[in-house]
Amino acid sequence: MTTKERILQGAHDVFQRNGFSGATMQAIAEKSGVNKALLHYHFGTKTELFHAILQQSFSQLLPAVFMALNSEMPLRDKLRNVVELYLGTIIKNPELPLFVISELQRNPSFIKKQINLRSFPPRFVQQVNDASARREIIHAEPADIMADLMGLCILPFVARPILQHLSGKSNAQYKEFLQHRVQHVCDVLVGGLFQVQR
Amino acid sequence: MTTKERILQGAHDVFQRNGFSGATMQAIAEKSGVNKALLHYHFGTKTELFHAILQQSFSQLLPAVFMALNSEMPLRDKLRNVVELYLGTIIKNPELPLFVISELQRNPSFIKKQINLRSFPPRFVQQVNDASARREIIHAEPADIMADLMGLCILPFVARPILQHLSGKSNAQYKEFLQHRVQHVCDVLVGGLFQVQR
DNA sequence: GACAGAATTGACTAAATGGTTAAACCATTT
DNA sequence: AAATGGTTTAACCATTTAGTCAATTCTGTC
Repeated sequence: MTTKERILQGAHDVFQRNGFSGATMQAIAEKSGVNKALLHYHFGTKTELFHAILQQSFSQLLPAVFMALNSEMPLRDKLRNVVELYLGTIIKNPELPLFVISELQRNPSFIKKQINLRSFPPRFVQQVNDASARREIIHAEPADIMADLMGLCILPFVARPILQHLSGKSNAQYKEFLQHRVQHVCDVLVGGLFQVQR
Repeated sequence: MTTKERILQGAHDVFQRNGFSGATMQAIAEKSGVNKALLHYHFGTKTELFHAILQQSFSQLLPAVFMALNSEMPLRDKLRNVVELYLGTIIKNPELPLFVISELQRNPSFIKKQINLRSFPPRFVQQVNDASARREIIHAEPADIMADLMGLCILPFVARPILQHLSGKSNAQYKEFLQHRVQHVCDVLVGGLFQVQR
């Protein structure tokens, strides 16, 4: 593992836990086991180092989902597929969503400058609009379904402290809860969109 | 408006926009139009002032929802009711959810010490468990439905920058999108939980 | 109007923080 | 083994920041 990678790893940990303002170069240096000046030698400024981390974090979170959303699969299966993929990613890195969301909220310009996703995947948009027009799903637009999907997936992670407290679950129980969530989210999402006529 | 209230107002704005670490006492003083030393005179330390704001913010967000969840209403109507109430609150204060969620994540101990909600409202728990046992809704526990509800509601606010960017909406269009969301969330949530047998 | 206590301020301090720099270190080439 | 160029470090600097304090102003009471 090269020094640069060790620093990126340390920066990732510290930024993710504390956010941009809460993180200090000293803390990152210690976490990485190198001298503070080395951070500047390799990455210039705190902001540049942070942007490297934010970029990397973001690209862990959405691009794979977008690829899946752009596949040929029928909408119903696609949604199940994406939920599994998305939740799988998040379970492996539970602090990722809140980090990305918080920091993008405070660096909105970063989105336009650094993120190369320009719009929802065209095939997904097509499918949703078609299905909505044909009444196969309830009236909805792509942004709705994207919001549903993301919201249902990330909430138990971003709001874990409060949700775990209120449900009185132990850590182990909460982990189990998260496992079951995959199925639950699929059921609610697919079942809520593809409603039978009553 | 008393000085103490002016300070609380300024602190609310600054903390909400920048988080605990990103906020400075100087910025709060300027926003409130008072001398920095006055903040310490009235509130002691930055941490204490912050806790006052976090407490107040949190209590804007959940207690009303919990009261509604504890009413006598049948579950189906109750869910619609709570979604309207919750989304109504958030639309009036769109930065509240992300602020509370981020800061609780970094102050988990705050929940046990300062927040007097100890568990989900008993009537809600009862209803969910009954309905789940009787197969009126899909298999789910209260924490699931709470997570669904919160996730569906808050996502378009906490992830607004990215979602608005990807959907290519103007500010006005996004506002309209948020308006329609109330109906959409109700449909997905109620429709997804109360599924007919197929 | 004098007094007392609370409210408010400007000037200050000590610690922390992002960033710089000159020197030391190390591997590779000649 | 000397030279070279990239890497790493300790010491340092300027600025920012939370917090303090003595002095001043304000407000109500006698």
